[in-house]
Amino acid sequence: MREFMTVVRALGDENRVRALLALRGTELCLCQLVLFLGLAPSTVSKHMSILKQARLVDSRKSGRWVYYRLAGNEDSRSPEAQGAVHWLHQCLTNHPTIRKDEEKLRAVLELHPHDVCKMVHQETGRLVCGSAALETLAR
Amino acid sequence: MREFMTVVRALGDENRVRALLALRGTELCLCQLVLFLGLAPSTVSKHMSILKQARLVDSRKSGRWVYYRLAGNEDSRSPEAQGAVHWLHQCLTNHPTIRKDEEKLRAVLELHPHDVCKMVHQETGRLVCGSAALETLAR
DNA sequence: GGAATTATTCGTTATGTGGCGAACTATCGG
DNA sequence: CCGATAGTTCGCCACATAACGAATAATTCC
Repeated sequence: MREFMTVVRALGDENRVRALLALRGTELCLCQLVLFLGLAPSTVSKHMSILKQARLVDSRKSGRWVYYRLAGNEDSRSPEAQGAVHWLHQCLTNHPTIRKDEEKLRAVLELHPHDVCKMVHQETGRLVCGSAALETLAR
Repeated sequence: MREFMTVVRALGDENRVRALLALRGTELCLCQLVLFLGLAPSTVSKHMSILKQARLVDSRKSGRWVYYRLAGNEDSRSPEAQGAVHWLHQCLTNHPTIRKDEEKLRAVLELHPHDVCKMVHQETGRLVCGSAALETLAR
């Protein structure tokens, strides 16, 4: 029961749902998700940790990058999580917001994580997510 | 998308999930749900209005009583809601908490709504839910 | 080793949510 | 009509959550 509630609450945020659906097909590192969602890195990191705790995603560390992918493809599947993802798919694959996200995701994927992170940070170290760089990508 | 999020958030509370599962098979009036959940009437009313807004339940007014039932059996079905209820079923039908709820529900159903409401209120009008009456029922 | 880079953790703030009781509405019984 | 009864709405309080920036950890590159 607690596990189920954890999964439901993890799905209760729109940005987390968008991140989950973006992870169909590919794995993404945090900075790619930052660019994709247009949120601060700390915020996205928190979101992903919530999804991970709900066993909806897994993560893999490779050098400085942490890659996230949908869980349940192999070993770490929980019934709750699998049903959840299936439900997500059925409800939202054709939704306009998600369609637009697919385009945005394609643009993000054309870049190496290295370059993405450069886009995400300014020389001052301040974020520019959600600003011009992201809007350009969305087109 | 907004509709989907409404459904997910409606499922984000354990008491609402318990209420939804209690509505398999029967319809229940508010006072029965009050006794079942052990919460104040105003709280339960709010919960049911959230479930209703998510189109997970329907309500029917009969005299002084308002009966709630699972939505989607006939006309007011939304795909999101249907998938949600199906998912709930699969995850939780065998869960200990829900099993115990079934017993409690059986006890509640042996009473007419009229008598339930009498149990729910004291002569002063104050609630006794969650106290002796409810605990007795749970056994 | 030291600088740069990537991600996480921490502290703060604003907003949302669940709970209750009191007041209000609506319906039934006399 | 008037009292009683069933639900809902409102106002309040406690707590959870999402967002950010700053600080910290971990890793690579020079």
